[in-house]
Amino acid sequence: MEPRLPPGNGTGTELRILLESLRLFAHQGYPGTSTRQIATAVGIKAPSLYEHFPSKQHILERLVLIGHRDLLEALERTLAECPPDPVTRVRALVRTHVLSHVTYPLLAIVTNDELHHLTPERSAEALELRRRTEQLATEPGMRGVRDGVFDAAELITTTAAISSMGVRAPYWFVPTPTLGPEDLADAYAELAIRMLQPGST
Amino acid sequence: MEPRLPPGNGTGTELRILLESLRLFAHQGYPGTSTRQIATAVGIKAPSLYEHFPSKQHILERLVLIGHRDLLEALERTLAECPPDPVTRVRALVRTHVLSHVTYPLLAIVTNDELHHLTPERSAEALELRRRTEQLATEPGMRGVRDGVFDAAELITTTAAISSMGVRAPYWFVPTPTLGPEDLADAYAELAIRMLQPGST
DNA sequence: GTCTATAATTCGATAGAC
DNA sequence: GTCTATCGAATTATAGAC
Repeated sequence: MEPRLPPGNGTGTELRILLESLRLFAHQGYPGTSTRQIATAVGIKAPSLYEHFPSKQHILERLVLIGHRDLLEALERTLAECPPDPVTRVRALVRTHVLSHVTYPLLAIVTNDELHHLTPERSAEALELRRRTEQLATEPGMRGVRDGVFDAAELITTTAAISSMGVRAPYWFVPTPTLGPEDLADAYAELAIRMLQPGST
Repeated sequence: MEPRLPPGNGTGTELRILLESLRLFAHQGYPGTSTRQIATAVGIKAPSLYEHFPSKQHILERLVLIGHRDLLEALERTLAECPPDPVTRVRALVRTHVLSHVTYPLLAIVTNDELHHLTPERSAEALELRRRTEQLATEPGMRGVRDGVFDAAELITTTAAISSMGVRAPYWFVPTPTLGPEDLADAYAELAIRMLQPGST
């Protein structure tokens, strides 16, 4: 799979370092990837990396920040343009969550799986972004329950389940002519609503 | 978190090596864990490990096999004791899937996340177990659609979503007095049925 | 079955030339 | 900004004593 990053995150050699690191970290993990591997993939020698990043950890830090920022900003834009009724908001939220994860699948994987390899000092900012993202993402569900639109007696488990769908998507989803990213996002949004609403059984 | 393994998977020092490796692999990943760390956690020196396992990879191989076998056998037992109607079978399947994942959370994490660090030769058996597990787990859903009990026009995405709930559970679930493993399993089984059945909307 | 000692390699990172 | 050369430490694994 060719690595991708949201626009506006570097140019030239710096960007290529980020892209190849993204690909290698996603497939081999952060500790399993050497600076020599990254350099070879970029087409330079290992010491040249340190002209663009102070250390291997700083590369991971950048990727993790890009991933967390991209998701948070996408969710913020979604909610800002969305009418207030909880069903519409949850649908839009799930759609954006899924689309963000499958549009940049390697970034989502690295952001989620490799964050804990950062020192506390360098993961603090990402963790704060994650906290705000979770707060944003859970609010429409809570409002829906308060308004009586959603019947979820155990909103926490249902919220976790809905989130899990999107988080796992990058690990298996491969777009096909009959099931593209938008189709998956629509399908998962529909499933989320079914989960939150009382069944007919 | 204290590491746990299903009964009957070793004794004495060999078992302690497996348990400490499980804990370390889950938290730091396979490449991020050194044989010295494992040995220190067990209370021996690194070379003594090789009296019990031929290499570090063989430790991971054992853990991954234990994880895949435990899930497959649990699902087989569940289906064997289950009446034929699809709703009951899917409920039971999801319950067992979730319970297996939250009963041995570190094992589930290592089994899923670190499998790819094995050479193809040593991961072949685990991959075969996984293939059979997926076949087993998807059959009741397919049968339900064929019988007209489930409305899932896109069974593949729904099956992936249901599986994602259980796979992600070990990463966040902490049992509490009001939400134990059985409660989570029941809740997720109910969500699975809601996903598979047509909503009232 | 555990130890000390060590081999052989690889790691992240730096020095200094160009 | 890239290179060659290299440092110091850490890696997996082995040899051989007890």
